[in-house]
Amino acid sequence: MSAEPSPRRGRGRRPAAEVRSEVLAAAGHLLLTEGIHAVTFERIARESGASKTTLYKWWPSSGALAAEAFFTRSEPQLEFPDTGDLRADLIAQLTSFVALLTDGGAGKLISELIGAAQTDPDLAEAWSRTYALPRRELARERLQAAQRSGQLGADADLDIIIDQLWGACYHRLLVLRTPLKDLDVERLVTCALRGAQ
Amino acid sequence: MSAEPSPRRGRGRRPAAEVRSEVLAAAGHLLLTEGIHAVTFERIARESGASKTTLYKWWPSSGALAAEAFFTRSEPQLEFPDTGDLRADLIAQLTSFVALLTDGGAGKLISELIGAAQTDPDLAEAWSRTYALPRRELARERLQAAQRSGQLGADADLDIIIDQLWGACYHRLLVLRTPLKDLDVERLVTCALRGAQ
Amino acid sequence: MSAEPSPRRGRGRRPAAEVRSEVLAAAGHLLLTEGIHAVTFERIARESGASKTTLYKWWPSSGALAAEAFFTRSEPQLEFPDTGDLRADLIAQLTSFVALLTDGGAGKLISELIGAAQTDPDLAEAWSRTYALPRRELARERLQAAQRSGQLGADADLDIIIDQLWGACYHRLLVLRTPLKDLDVERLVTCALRGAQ
Amino acid sequence: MSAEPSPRRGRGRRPAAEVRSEVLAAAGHLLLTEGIHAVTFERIARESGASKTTLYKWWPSSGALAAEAFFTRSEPQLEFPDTGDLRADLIAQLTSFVALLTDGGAGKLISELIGAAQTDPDLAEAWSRTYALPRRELARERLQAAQRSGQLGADADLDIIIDQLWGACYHRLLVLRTPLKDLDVERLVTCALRGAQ
DNA sequence: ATCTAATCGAGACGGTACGTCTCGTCTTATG
DNA sequence: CATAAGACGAGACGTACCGTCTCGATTAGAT
Repeated sequence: MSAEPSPRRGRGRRPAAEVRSEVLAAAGHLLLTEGIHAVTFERIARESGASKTTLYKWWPSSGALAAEAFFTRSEPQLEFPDTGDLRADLIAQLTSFVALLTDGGAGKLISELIGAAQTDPDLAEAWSRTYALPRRELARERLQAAQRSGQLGADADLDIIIDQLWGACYHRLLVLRTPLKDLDVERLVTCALRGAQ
Repeated sequence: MSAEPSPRRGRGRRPAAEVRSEVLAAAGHLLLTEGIHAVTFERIARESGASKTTLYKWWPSSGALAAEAFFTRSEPQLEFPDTGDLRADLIAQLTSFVALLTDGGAGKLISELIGAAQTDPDLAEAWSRTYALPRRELARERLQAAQRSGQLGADADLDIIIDQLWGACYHRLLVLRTPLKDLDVERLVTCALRGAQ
Repeated sequence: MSAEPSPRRGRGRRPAAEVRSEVLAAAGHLLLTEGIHAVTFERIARESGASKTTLYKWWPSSGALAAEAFFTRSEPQLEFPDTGDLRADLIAQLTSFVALLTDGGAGKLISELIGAAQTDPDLAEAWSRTYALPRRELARERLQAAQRSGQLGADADLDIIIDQLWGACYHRLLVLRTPLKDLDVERLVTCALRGAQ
Repeated sequence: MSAEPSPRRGRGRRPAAEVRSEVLAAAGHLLLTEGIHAVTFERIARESGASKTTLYKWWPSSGALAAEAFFTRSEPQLEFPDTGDLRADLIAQLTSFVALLTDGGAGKLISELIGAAQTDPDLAEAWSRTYALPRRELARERLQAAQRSGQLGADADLDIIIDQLWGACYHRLLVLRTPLKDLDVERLVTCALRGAQ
């Protein structure tokens, strides 16, 4: 009995789950080591042992595959803890987000993924559904809780707060391409909350 | 006096200016009608009459060519008028920016360009140098004038204001991909200025 | 049962045999009408409907492709009949060879192919294997039969006879580039046989 | 007064002779070190310091330039000494010819030149005029002298003798591409002279 | 000795082929 | 029948050379 899970048994059929995991592993490895331009159906097929036919059957575009590989690798933290102190919670969230983009080295990955999403509808859909929109929803729920507790005015525009906070980060990451570490997160949160009335 | 500027005299050399303008015209047309993925050296050469050699000599990447074609077509408005009323000026600027991204149809173009810039350093450089950084500088100057006139506190963080205002727009355009027309520009400006103290 | 062998069904795969025959037909046509310099992978792909990828997969160089197209077109006569009269057989062979080079119009083709073979190892190999060496072997066998029947001395150097006879033709064709029709084949054979002892 | 003949004085005009010799030197060097495919107008211009304009003005094709460079480098021995012994003289000539083609390393050069001549009329003309036809004429004169001295029959076909002797060598060099060192020159000459009556 | 006309270098230009890569579709053979 | 293997048409990549051309710098020959 072989310890090797996939002895590469030629042509025939293999369990779907096994194929999927090997495909995602190969795609993730390519994404991390060479960037999104290396994530092509061609190379993933070559390096995962799967056939192109299979890849085209399961993923609508190589970008969508890259996105799924990214989420499989680094399950993004989607919790938004509520310590009761809104300002502290926002600062904690944004600080860890900025840290992810800078220190974690995920900055390049995320900007490449968002960049590719601008011309790949399937990647865009996967990104919005799996990451961007859920994250905004969590933030919105935290802000709504703050409204209920009176830390935030009842008529504050929650979407504007979210756009201001995260948009400021993305602005530097994607548009200006200036270093994110210069961003003063505490002051940013202070301004946003003060402005929200 | 010859009315015909370019009688296409076969092989030899043509004036550089003439070639450049035809190349940029072809690239701009491709960019507008088919999107950035149609802007390849191959097609630009075919449709402009220029040779690939020439294109490679003058532009470092097809993305950089697309950027230059974009700026040549729609000379982006880089003025930032000062009427004395900061809030009105910011609203005017952001409103016309949002209108450009939505009604003008430039939204898709700009998001594709920024998207491609994430993996094309030459395009990124052209975009930052020609558009993003000058625009931020103009905004910063307007805010500094407001500080001098007392409409804005002397210790306000100008970069944060800019990141909040424009970042909010880009956040919806690039990351959330939600409709920009839902963005309440007046309220956004109000929040940002109030928050800046 | 479909009567139409090739309805050009777009992108996917086509039977290899069909592709091969169309490629060789296109290459042969180019070779005959425009010479060996027109036989490029680029043009063959364009005019046969095959893709360059396919051509590079099957043929090591455009010269090798040209050689195969040549042999497919004009299956060269490689028989060497034995009527019992060596002198008559050699004269018949050389006469038809010279006729092929002059009247047949194949002279230019063959000289171009041999010419290109001097810098294209793959073409050289194809030419030697398919044509030159088999032809020499047939001639050698005919001469050996003549040795057994006593028409040729047992210690005659067969390779020298062959080099003298065919070499004389190629000398005029390739090196001197003088008209081949001035060559007196009967006298050439007479001299060679008399000289061979 | 400078001892250096060509201090590369920028753009303007240079003495024709100086340019010519540098061009031929560069072409010869390319021909010897990289083969005839490296002899392009482009590279010769780059490496000789001459401009393409100048090259196109003086040489009809790159092949013709290669031929002239070849003849300039290795002034081919065109003498055909007459010691009074025809057989010895022919053996001497052919032996040195075969040695040139094999040991001298000129075999590859000469076969490449003759090969290129099959599709380059200018190279063919230069080759015939400068080398092939004069050489044949010298051989013919030597054979005529042999006829006068009675060593060769008066009605021998001199062209056939020449075609047989040199053609045998070229046959192996160009057509069969088999090693020339296996050729028994003495026996070849014996056969040719005996056959010539 | 001065001017003028020819000639050179440098290299841009449109064209074409190279050999490689990825794409998305398709066929075949294996299990 | 789902899979692996991979052939196929399409077309972009970046490079090399072709032959034609403009341009400015230089020199040689005529004044």
